[in-house]
Amino acid sequence: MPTKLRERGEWRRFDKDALLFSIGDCPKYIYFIVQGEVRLRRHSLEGTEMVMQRARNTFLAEASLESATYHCDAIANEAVLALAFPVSDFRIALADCPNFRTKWISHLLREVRRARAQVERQGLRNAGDRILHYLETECPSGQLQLHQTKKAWAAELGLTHEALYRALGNLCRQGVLRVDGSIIAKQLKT
Amino acid sequence: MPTKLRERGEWRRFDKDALLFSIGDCPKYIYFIVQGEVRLRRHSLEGTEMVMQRARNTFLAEASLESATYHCDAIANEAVLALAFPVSDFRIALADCPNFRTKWISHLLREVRRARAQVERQGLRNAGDRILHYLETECPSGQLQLHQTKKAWAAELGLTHEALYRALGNLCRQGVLRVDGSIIAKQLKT
DNA sequence: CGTACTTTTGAATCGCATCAAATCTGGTGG
DNA sequence: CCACCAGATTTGATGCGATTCAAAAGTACG
Repeated sequence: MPTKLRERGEWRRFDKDALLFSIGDCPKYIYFIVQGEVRLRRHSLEGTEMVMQRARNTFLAEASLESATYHCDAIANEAVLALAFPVSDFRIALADCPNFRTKWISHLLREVRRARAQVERQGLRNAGDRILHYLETECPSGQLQLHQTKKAWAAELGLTHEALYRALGNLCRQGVLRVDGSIIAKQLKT
Repeated sequence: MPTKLRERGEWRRFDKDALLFSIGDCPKYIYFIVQGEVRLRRHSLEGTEMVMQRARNTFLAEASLESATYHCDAIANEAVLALAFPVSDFRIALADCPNFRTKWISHLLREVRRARAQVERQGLRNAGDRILHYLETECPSGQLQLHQTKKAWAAELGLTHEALYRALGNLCRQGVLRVDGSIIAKQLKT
Protein backbone atom coordinates (compact mmCIF):
# COMPACT_ATOMS: atom_id res chain seq x y z
CA MET A 1 0.00 0.00 0.00
CA PRO A 2 1.37 3.43 -0.89
CA THR A 3 2.49 5.38 2.18
CA LYS A 4 0.48 8.36 1.02
CA LEU A 5 -2.69 6.33 1.32
CA ARG A 6 -1.63 4.69 4.54
CA GLU A 7 -1.22 8.11 6.11
CA ARG A 8 -4.82 8.90 5.31
CA GLY A 9 -6.11 5.82 7.09
CA GLU A 10 -8.01 6.56 10.29
CA TRP A 11 -8.04 4.03 13.09
CA ARG A 12 -11.48 2.94 14.17
CA ARG A 13 -12.72 0.63 16.87
CA PHE A 14 -16.06 -1.13 16.80
CA ASP A 15 -17.72 -3.14 19.54
CA LYS A 16 -19.31 -6.48 18.84
CA ASP A 17 -22.51 -6.08 16.79
CA ALA A 18 -21.68 -2.48 15.87
CA LEU A 19 -22.55 -1.37 12.35
CA LEU A 20 -19.68 -0.13 10.19
CA PHE A 21 -22.22 0.96 7.62
CA SER A 22 -25.74 0.15 6.48
CA ILE A 23 -27.34 -0.76 3.21
CA GLY A 24 -28.17 2.38 1.27
CA ASP A 25 -25.52 4.57 2.91
CA CYS A 26 -23.29 6.58 0.65
CA PRO A 27 -19.80 4.99 0.65
CA LYS A 28 -17.41 7.34 2.43
CA TYR A 29 -14.76 4.85 3.49
CA ILE A 30 -13.17 1.62 2.46
CA TYR A 31 -12.18 -0.36 5.52
CA PHE A 32 -9.27 -2.63 6.13
CA ILE A 33 -10.06 -5.01 8.98
CA VAL A 34 -6.94 -5.29 11.13
CA GLN A 35 -8.29 -7.23 14.10
CA GLY A 36 -11.48 -9.18 14.57
CA GLU A 37 -14.05 -9.98 11.95
CA VAL A 38 -16.79 -8.19 10.07
CA ARG A 39 -19.58 -9.74 8.08
CA LEU A 40 -21.42 -8.34 5.09
CA ARG A 41 -25.06 -9.32 5.19
CA ARG A 42 -28.29 -8.75 3.41
CA HIS A 43 -31.82 -9.58 4.40
CA SER A 44 -34.34 -11.37 2.29
CA LEU A 45 -37.91 -10.16 2.29
CA GLU A 46 -38.84 -12.85 4.80
CA GLY A 47 -36.07 -11.63 7.08
CA THR A 48 -33.57 -14.45 6.74
CA GLU A 49 -30.04 -13.14 7.12
CA MET A 50 -27.66 -13.90 4.30
CA VAL A 51 -23.90 -13.56 4.75
CA MET A 52 -22.10 -12.32 1.65
CA GLN A 53 -18.58 -12.03 3.00
CA ARG A 54 -16.65 -12.40 6.20
CA ALA A 55 -13.65 -10.11 6.35
CA ARG A 56 -10.52 -10.76 8.44
CA ASN A 57 -7.22 -9.08 7.65
CA THR A 58 -8.62 -7.83 4.41
CA PHE A 59 -10.53 -5.05 2.71
CA LEU A 60 -14.23 -4.68 3.11
CA ALA A 61 -16.82 -3.36 0.69
CA GLU A 62 -14.58 -3.27 -2.35
CA ALA A 63 -17.62 -3.44 -4.56
CA SER A 64 -18.76 -0.07 -3.28
CA LEU A 65 -15.74 1.75 -4.69
CA GLU A 66 -17.72 2.70 -7.77
CA SER A 67 -21.21 2.57 -6.45
CA ALA A 68 -23.45 5.31 -5.11
CA THR A 69 -24.60 3.28 -2.10
CA TYR A 70 -23.51 0.29 -0.03
CA HIS A 71 -25.27 -2.91 -1.03
CA CYS A 72 -24.95 -4.65 2.32
CA ASP A 73 -24.88 -4.04 6.04
CA ALA A 74 -21.48 -4.48 7.65
CA ILE A 75 -21.52 -5.75 11.22
CA ALA A 76 -18.71 -6.48 13.66
CA ASN A 77 -18.81 -10.13 14.67
CA GLU A 78 -16.56 -9.31 17.61
CA ALA A 79 -14.53 -6.36 18.82
CA VAL A 80 -12.92 -4.94 15.69
CA LEU A 81 -9.99 -2.71 14.88
CA ALA A 82 -10.12 -1.23 11.40
CA LEU A 83 -8.42 1.31 9.18
CA ALA A 84 -10.85 3.58 7.37
CA PHE A 85 -9.65 5.05 4.07
CA PRO A 86 -11.66 7.83 2.46
CA VAL A 87 -12.93 6.62 -0.89
CA SER A 88 -11.52 9.66 -2.69
CA ASP A 89 -7.99 9.03 -1.38
CA PHE A 90 -8.38 5.42 -2.32
CA ARG A 91 -9.24 6.34 -5.87
CA ILE A 92 -6.27 8.67 -6.08
CA ALA A 93 -3.94 5.97 -4.83
CA LEU A 94 -5.29 3.55 -7.44
CA ALA A 95 -4.73 6.18 -10.15
CA ASP A 96 -1.21 7.08 -9.03
CA CYS A 97 0.36 3.86 -7.89
CA PRO A 98 0.70 1.03 -10.41
CA ASN A 99 1.92 -1.38 -7.79
CA PHE A 100 -1.05 -0.82 -5.61
CA ARG A 101 -3.34 -1.18 -8.58
CA THR A 102 -1.89 -4.59 -9.34
CA LYS A 103 -2.44 -5.68 -5.76
CA TRP A 104 -5.96 -4.42 -5.90
CA ILE A 105 -6.69 -6.37 -9.07
CA SER A 106 -5.39 -9.52 -7.39
CA HIS A 107 -7.58 -8.86 -4.44
CA LEU A 108 -10.66 -8.46 -6.62
CA LEU A 109 -9.88 -11.62 -8.54
CA ARG A 110 -9.66 -13.51 -5.26
CA GLU A 111 -12.99 -12.08 -4.24
CA VAL A 112 -14.60 -13.16 -7.52
CA ARG A 113 -13.30 -16.67 -7.01
CA ARG A 114 -14.50 -16.76 -3.42
CA ALA A 115 -17.97 -15.60 -4.38
CA ARG A 116 -18.14 -18.16 -7.18
CA ALA A 117 -17.14 -20.90 -4.76
CA GLN A 118 -19.95 -19.77 -2.52
CA VAL A 119 -22.40 -19.91 -5.42
CA GLU A 120 -21.24 -23.43 -6.14
CA ARG A 121 -21.68 -24.39 -2.51
CA GLN A 122 -25.18 -22.97 -2.26
CA GLY A 123 -26.05 -24.97 -5.33
CA LEU A 124 -25.49 -28.19 -3.41
CA ARG A 125 -28.82 -29.52 -2.34
CA ASN A 126 -27.82 -31.29 0.80
CA ALA A 127 -26.48 -30.02 4.05
CA GLY A 128 -23.59 -32.47 4.47
CA ASP A 129 -22.24 -31.71 1.02
CA ARG A 130 -22.20 -28.00 1.78
CA ILE A 131 -20.22 -28.59 4.94
CA LEU A 132 -17.66 -30.73 3.13
CA HIS A 133 -17.45 -28.27 0.26
CA TYR A 134 -16.78 -25.50 2.76
CA LEU A 135 -13.98 -27.46 4.35
CA GLU A 136 -12.44 -28.19 0.97
CA THR A 137 -12.57 -24.65 -0.39
CA GLU A 138 -11.99 -22.58 2.74
CA CYS A 139 -9.37 -24.54 4.60
CA PRO A 140 -6.63 -26.29 2.67
CA SER A 141 -5.45 -28.14 5.79
CA GLY A 142 -8.80 -29.88 6.09
CA GLN A 143 -9.00 -28.47 9.59
CA LEU A 144 -11.40 -25.63 10.24
CA GLN A 145 -11.05 -23.26 13.15
CA LEU A 146 -14.50 -21.72 13.41
CA HIS A 147 -14.22 -18.03 14.23
CA GLN A 148 -17.93 -17.72 14.84
CA THR A 149 -20.81 -19.58 16.43
CA LYS A 150 -22.20 -22.56 14.58
CA LYS A 151 -25.44 -20.65 14.28
CA ALA A 152 -23.66 -17.89 12.32
CA TRP A 153 -21.89 -20.51 10.23
CA ALA A 154 -25.25 -21.98 9.34
CA ALA A 155 -26.34 -18.63 7.90
CA GLU A 156 -23.19 -18.52 5.80
CA LEU A 157 -23.95 -21.98 4.46
CA GLY A 158 -27.53 -21.02 3.71
CA LEU A 159 -28.94 -23.48 6.25
CA THR A 160 -30.93 -23.21 9.44
CA HIS A 161 -28.86 -23.87 12.54
CA GLU A 162 -30.89 -26.98 13.27
CA ALA A 163 -30.08 -28.45 9.88
CA LEU A 164 -26.40 -27.70 10.41
CA TYR A 165 -26.29 -29.35 13.84
CA ARG A 166 -27.99 -32.43 12.52
CA ALA A 167 -25.80 -32.66 9.43
CA LEU A 168 -22.67 -32.29 11.59
CA GLY A 169 -24.00 -35.02 13.84
CA ASN A 170 -24.57 -37.33 10.89
CA LEU A 171 -21.12 -36.73 9.41
CA CYS A 172 -19.53 -37.45 12.79
CA ARG A 173 -21.55 -40.62 13.24
CA GLN A 174 -20.45 -41.74 9.78
CA GLY A 175 -16.86 -41.02 10.78
CA VAL A 176 -16.32 -38.43 8.05
CA LEU A 177 -15.74 -35.54 10.45
CA ARG A 178 -14.53 -34.88 13.92
CA VAL A 179 -16.02 -31.94 15.79
CA ASP A 180 -14.31 -30.59 18.87
CA GLY A 181 -15.83 -27.33 20.02
CA SER A 182 -15.00 -24.80 17.34
CA ILE A 183 -12.58 -27.12 15.54
CA ILE A 184 -13.95 -29.16 12.68
CA ALA A 185 -11.61 -31.62 11.02
CA LYS A 186 -11.93 -34.09 8.21
CA GLN A 187 -11.44 -37.59 9.53
CA LEU A 188 -9.13 -39.87 7.62
CA LYS A 189 -10.48 -43.20 6.48
CA THR A 190 -9.59 -45.95 8.96
CA MET B 1 -8.79 -1.35 -24.87
CA PRO B 2 -5.24 -0.44 -25.96
CA THR B 3 -4.73 -0.91 -29.68
CA LYS B 4 -1.61 -2.92 -28.99
CA LEU B 5 -3.64 -5.52 -27.18
CA ARG B 6 -6.45 -5.40 -29.70
CA GLU B 7 -3.98 -6.25 -32.44
CA ARG B 8 -3.02 -9.40 -30.59
CA GLY B 9 -6.60 -10.63 -30.40
CA GLU B 10 -7.30 -13.66 -32.55
CA TRP B 11 -10.77 -14.20 -33.92
CA ARG B 12 -12.28 -17.55 -33.02
CA ARG B 13 -15.54 -19.22 -33.91
CA PHE B 14 -17.20 -21.89 -31.82
CA ASP B 15 -20.22 -24.00 -32.66
CA LYS B 16 -23.01 -24.54 -30.20
CA ASP B 17 -21.86 -26.79 -27.32
CA ALA B 18 -18.18 -26.40 -28.24
CA LEU B 19 -15.75 -26.12 -25.35
CA LEU B 20 -13.65 -22.95 -25.21
CA PHE B 21 -11.66 -24.56 -22.40
CA SER B 22 -12.02 -27.19 -19.71
CA ILE B 23 -11.53 -27.27 -15.99
CA GLY B 24 -7.90 -27.93 -15.18
CA ASP B 25 -6.51 -26.53 -18.44
CA CYS B 26 -3.69 -24.05 -18.23
CA PRO B 27 -5.05 -20.59 -19.10
CA LYS B 28 -3.59 -19.49 -22.41
CA TYR B 29 -6.23 -16.99 -23.48
CA ILE B 30 -8.69 -14.54 -22.09
CA TYR B 31 -11.74 -14.38 -24.31
CA PHE B 32 -13.96 -11.51 -25.18
CA ILE B 33 -17.34 -12.81 -26.34
CA VAL B 34 -18.39 -10.72 -29.33
CA GLN B 35 -21.42 -12.65 -30.52
CA GLY B 36 -23.48 -15.33 -28.86
CA GLU B 37 -23.20 -16.58 -25.33
CA VAL B 38 -20.85 -18.73 -23.30
CA ARG B 39 -21.50 -20.26 -19.92
CA LEU B 40 -19.02 -21.12 -17.19
CA ARG B 41 -20.05 -24.26 -15.41
CA ARG B 42 -18.89 -26.68 -12.80
CA HIS B 43 -20.14 -30.07 -11.84
CA SER B 44 -20.98 -31.22 -8.36
CA LEU B 45 -19.97 -34.71 -7.33
CA GLU B 46 -23.49 -35.96 -8.04
CA GLY B 47 -23.23 -34.53 -11.53
CA THR B 48 -25.59 -31.57 -11.28
CA GLU B 49 -24.47 -28.76 -13.53
CA MET B 50 -23.92 -25.41 -11.89
CA VAL B 51 -23.69 -22.23 -13.95
CA MET B 52 -21.23 -19.69 -12.56
CA GLN B 53 -21.45 -17.04 -15.26
CA ARG B 54 -23.07 -16.38 -18.59
CA ALA B 55 -20.98 -14.15 -20.79
CA ARG B 56 -22.36 -11.93 -23.58
CA ASN B 57 -20.42 -8.97 -24.91
CA THR B 58 -17.96 -9.29 -22.10
CA PHE B 59 -14.77 -10.95 -20.94
CA LEU B 60 -14.70 -14.54 -19.87
CA ALA B 61 -12.60 -16.26 -17.25
CA GLU B 62 -11.16 -13.14 -15.69
CA ALA B 63 -10.49 -15.07 -12.51
CA SER B 64 -8.01 -17.23 -14.36
CA LEU B 65 -5.69 -14.33 -15.10
CA GLU B 66 -3.60 -15.18 -12.06
CA SER B 67 -4.35 -18.81 -11.69
CA ALA B 68 -2.47 -21.85 -12.89
CA THR B 69 -5.58 -23.61 -14.19
CA TYR B 70 -9.13 -22.81 -15.25
CA HIS B 71 -11.66 -23.43 -12.52
CA CYS B 72 -14.63 -24.01 -14.79
CA ASP B 73 -15.61 -25.43 -18.14
CA ALA B 74 -16.59 -22.84 -20.73
CA ILE B 75 -19.22 -23.93 -23.23
CA ALA B 76 -20.83 -22.12 -26.13
CA ASN B 77 -24.58 -21.86 -25.59
CA GLU B 78 -25.00 -21.05 -29.26
CA ALA B 79 -22.76 -20.20 -32.22
CA VAL B 80 -20.13 -17.88 -30.78
CA LEU B 81 -17.70 -15.35 -32.15
CA ALA B 82 -14.91 -14.47 -29.74
CA LEU B 83 -11.64 -12.61 -29.54
CA ALA B 84 -8.88 -14.60 -27.86
CA PHE B 85 -6.15 -12.60 -26.15
CA PRO B 86 -2.99 -14.37 -25.01
CA VAL B 87 -2.74 -14.08 -21.24
CA SER B 88 0.80 -12.73 -21.44
CA ASP B 89 -0.22 -9.87 -23.74
CA PHE B 90 -3.12 -9.17 -21.49
CA ARG B 91 -0.82 -8.84 -18.51
CA ILE B 92 1.47 -6.52 -20.43
CA ALA B 93 -1.45 -4.32 -21.41
CA LEU B 94 -2.58 -4.12 -17.80
CA ALA B 95 0.92 -3.13 -16.73
CA ASP B 96 1.37 -0.53 -19.46
CA CYS B 97 -1.97 1.11 -19.87
CA PRO B 98 -3.51 2.88 -16.85
CA ASN B 99 -6.76 3.51 -18.65
CA PHE B 100 -7.22 -0.11 -19.46
CA ARG B 101 -6.40 -1.04 -15.89
CA THR B 102 -9.14 1.21 -14.59
CA LYS B 103 -11.62 -0.36 -16.96
CA TRP B 104 -10.51 -3.77 -15.86
CA ILE B 105 -11.02 -2.90 -12.20
CA SER B 106 -14.55 -1.71 -12.98
CA HIS B 107 -15.20 -4.91 -14.79
CA LEU B 108 -14.03 -6.98 -11.84
CA LEU B 109 -16.11 -4.97 -9.40
CA ARG B 110 -19.17 -5.60 -11.52
CA GLU B 111 -18.37 -9.30 -11.51
CA VAL B 112 -18.06 -9.35 -7.72
CA ARG B 113 -21.42 -7.67 -7.39
CA ARG B 114 -23.00 -10.07 -9.84
CA ALA B 115 -21.66 -13.09 -8.01
CA ARG B 116 -22.85 -11.71 -4.67
CA ALA B 117 -26.31 -11.16 -6.10
CA GLN B 118 -26.28 -14.77 -7.20
CA VAL B 119 -25.27 -15.90 -3.72
CA GLU B 120 -28.14 -13.90 -2.31
CA ARG B 121 -30.53 -15.45 -4.81
CA GLN B 122 -29.43 -19.02 -4.08
CA GLY B 123 -30.00 -18.30 -0.42
CA LEU B 124 -33.72 -17.88 -1.07
CA ARG B 125 -35.43 -21.06 -0.10
CA ASN B 126 -38.33 -20.97 -2.47
CA ALA B 127 -38.49 -21.16 -6.20
CA GLY B 128 -40.82 -18.24 -6.83
CA ASP B 129 -38.67 -15.87 -4.79
CA ARG B 130 -35.61 -16.82 -6.81
CA ILE B 131 -37.40 -16.06 -10.05
CA LEU B 132 -38.55 -12.66 -8.82
CA HIS B 133 -35.11 -11.87 -7.43
CA TYR B 134 -33.61 -12.71 -10.79
CA LEU B 135 -36.01 -10.36 -12.55
CA GLU B 136 -35.23 -7.58 -10.11
CA THR B 137 -31.46 -7.88 -10.23
CA GLU B 138 -30.85 -8.90 -13.84
CA CYS B 139 -33.35 -6.81 -15.75
CA PRO B 140 -34.07 -3.28 -14.64
CA SER B 141 -37.00 -3.03 -17.04
CA GLY B 142 -38.80 -5.84 -15.25
CA GLN B 143 -38.97 -7.57 -18.60
CA LEU B 144 -36.70 -10.54 -19.18
CA GLN B 145 -35.75 -11.75 -22.62
CA LEU B 146 -34.54 -15.26 -21.97
CA HIS B 147 -31.50 -16.02 -24.14
CA GLN B 148 -31.56 -19.68 -23.22
CA THR B 149 -33.97 -22.54 -22.66
CA LYS B 150 -35.96 -22.55 -19.46
CA LYS B 151 -34.16 -25.74 -18.56
CA ALA B 152 -30.83 -23.94 -18.69
CA TRP B 153 -32.29 -21.07 -16.73
CA ALA B 154 -33.34 -23.52 -14.03
CA ALA B 155 -29.72 -24.61 -13.64
CA GLU B 156 -28.68 -21.01 -13.25
CA LEU B 157 -31.28 -20.54 -10.53
CA GLY B 158 -30.17 -23.69 -8.77
CA LEU B 159 -33.46 -25.47 -9.40
CA THR B 160 -34.59 -28.52 -11.32
CA HIS B 161 -36.42 -27.65 -14.49
CA GLU B 162 -39.61 -29.16 -13.12
CA ALA B 163 -39.53 -26.89 -10.09
CA LEU B 164 -38.99 -23.88 -12.35
CA TYR B 165 -41.90 -24.73 -14.63
CA ARG B 166 -44.20 -25.21 -11.69
CA ALA B 167 -43.10 -22.03 -9.96
CA LEU B 168 -43.56 -20.04 -13.18
CA GLY B 169 -47.01 -21.56 -13.50
CA ASN B 170 -47.92 -20.55 -9.96
CA LEU B 171 -46.68 -16.99 -10.39
CA CYS B 172 -48.71 -16.63 -13.58
CA ARG B 173 -51.82 -18.03 -11.97
CA GLN B 174 -51.39 -15.54 -9.13
CA GLY B 175 -51.07 -12.78 -11.70
CA VAL B 176 -47.57 -11.77 -10.62
CA LEU B 177 -45.90 -12.67 -13.91
CA ARG B 178 -46.73 -12.98 -17.53
CA VAL B 179 -44.84 -15.58 -19.56
CA ASP B 180 -44.86 -15.41 -23.33
CA GLY B 181 -42.41 -17.83 -24.88
CA SER B 182 -38.97 -16.57 -23.92
CA ILE B 183 -40.27 -13.28 -22.56
CA ILE B 184 -40.97 -13.09 -18.86
CA ALA B 185 -42.48 -9.88 -17.54
CA LYS B 186 -43.58 -8.67 -14.16
CA GLN B 187 -47.28 -8.04 -14.18
CA LEU B 188 -48.51 -4.78 -12.72
CA LYS B 189 -51.13 -4.97 -10.04
CA THR B 190 -54.62 -4.50 -11.51
C1' DC C 1 -41.52 -38.23 -41.23
C1' DG C 2 -38.65 -39.25 -37.44
C1' DT C 3 -35.59 -38.08 -33.83
C1' DA C 4 -33.91 -35.46 -30.01
C1' DC C 5 -34.89 -32.25 -26.85
C1' DT C 6 -37.71 -29.08 -24.33
C1' DT C 7 -41.88 -28.24 -22.01
C1' DT C 8 -45.43 -29.67 -19.10
C1' DT C 9 -48.05 -32.31 -15.68
C1' DG C 10 -48.56 -36.18 -12.21
C1' DA C 11 -47.39 -38.96 -8.12
C1' DA C 12 -44.31 -40.44 -4.52
C1' DT C 13 -40.50 -39.51 -1.62
C1' DC C 14 -37.08 -37.22 1.07
C1' DG C 15 -34.69 -33.53 3.31
C1' DC C 16 -34.92 -29.23 5.15
C1' DA C 17 -37.65 -25.64 7.47
C1' DT C 18 -40.39 -24.78 11.19
C1' DC C 19 -42.10 -24.91 15.76
C1' DA C 20 -41.11 -26.51 20.37
C1' DA C 21 -38.65 -27.59 24.24
C1' DA C 22 -34.68 -29.01 27.07
C1' DT C 23 -29.88 -28.42 28.13
C1' DC C 24 -25.64 -26.09 28.17
C1' DT C 25 -22.70 -21.95 28.21
C1' DG C 26 -20.70 -17.59 29.27
C1' DG C 27 -21.30 -13.40 31.33
C1' DT C 28 -23.54 -10.06 34.91
C1' DG C 29 -24.78 -8.44 39.15
C1' DG C 30 -26.01 -9.33 43.92
C1' DC D 1 -19.45 -17.64 44.99
C1' DC D 2 -23.92 -18.24 43.37
C1' DA D 3 -28.33 -17.02 41.12
C1' DC D 4 -29.83 -15.56 37.00
C1' DC D 5 -30.29 -14.46 32.25
C1' DA D 6 -29.52 -14.39 27.21
C1' DG D 7 -27.95 -16.81 23.81
C1' DA D 8 -26.07 -21.03 21.69
C1' DT D 9 -26.56 -25.87 21.30
C1' DT D 10 -29.07 -29.99 20.82
C1' DT D 11 -32.96 -33.18 20.06
C1' DG D 12 -37.85 -34.18 18.74
C1' DA D 13 -42.12 -33.94 15.86
C1' DT D 14 -44.52 -32.19 11.95
C1' DG D 15 -45.37 -30.22 7.43
C1' DC D 16 -44.15 -28.31 3.16
C1' DG D 17 -41.75 -27.80 -0.95
C1' DA D 18 -38.33 -29.34 -3.97
C1' DT D 19 -36.41 -33.51 -5.90
C1' DT D 20 -37.03 -37.59 -8.25
C1' DC D 21 -39.04 -40.75 -11.36
C1' DA D 22 -42.32 -41.14 -15.02
C1' DA D 23 -44.75 -40.06 -18.95
C1' DA D 24 -47.13 -37.23 -22.37
C1' DA D 25 -47.33 -33.37 -25.41
C1' DG D 26 -45.02 -29.81 -27.95
C1' DT D 27 -41.18 -28.10 -30.94
C1' DA D 28 -37.03 -27.70 -33.86
C1' DC D 29 -34.35 -29.73 -37.29
C1' DG D 30 -32.43 -32.72 -40.71
